[in-house]
Amino acid sequence: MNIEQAAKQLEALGNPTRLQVYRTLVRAGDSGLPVGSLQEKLGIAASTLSHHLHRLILTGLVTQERQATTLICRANYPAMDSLVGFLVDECCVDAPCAVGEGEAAA
Amino acid sequence: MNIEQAAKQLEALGNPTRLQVYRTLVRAGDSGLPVGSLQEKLGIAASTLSHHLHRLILTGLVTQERQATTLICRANYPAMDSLVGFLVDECCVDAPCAVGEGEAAA
DNA sequence: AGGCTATTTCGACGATCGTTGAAATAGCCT
DNA sequence: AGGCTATTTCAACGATCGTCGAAATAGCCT
Repeated sequence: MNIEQAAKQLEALGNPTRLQVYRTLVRAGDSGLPVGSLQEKLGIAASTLSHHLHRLILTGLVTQERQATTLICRANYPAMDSLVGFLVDECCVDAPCAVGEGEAAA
Repeated sequence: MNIEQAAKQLEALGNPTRLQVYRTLVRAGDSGLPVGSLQEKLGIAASTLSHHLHRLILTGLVTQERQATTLICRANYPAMDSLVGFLVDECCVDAPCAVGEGEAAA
């Protein structure tokens, strides 16, 4: 995980609408959610949702799988995991802090 | 931590320059770093840095303390901690994943 | 007070974002 | 083939961003 990639993912999550989309997907778990359901749940224009979804997919945070005419969206857990890892990564290289208590600097 | 706040913080970290600033501060640890040193390290205009720093401070990710004429900047670890917590929070409410293995849903 | 250094504020610029409705496309079903 | 639903692409818009240099301010020191 380089800094450019991390910044792109953070930027992708840094929009309220997109963060909501992402969280909804996270909650939905492995079964995922069709674009249409997502749209209903969030109450935004289909084109807007499609746009945001596209960005989320570009950064690797979300994946899609076709099932007939509907597209199932899923949160990409490992991607988030490694993003969080990056955030905590260099934490406290020479100072104590609450987060990395011995695992980050190991 | 609400979604608006989280989005603001993620957006703040979602700019390569700002993420670099933040990470530099994280590495610097509790002793922090003066604005000037930060500027030298990153090689950007002072006004640009000041602007980014301001955004980071507004979201609560960074704090400043005055020491005579120089301003010491510090990463706010607890803030990052709670942001990461938010990200992992609702993870896998009804599906298994690698990240939250029993702590998030507790 | 006067000067000096550190930092911020101001003003500007092109670039990107976020949103939408309308139109185009994808893929099923009869 | 023809129609139907799901989703994306297009075109557009005002709004915000990221960057900079120049000018203003903050606070110390003599």
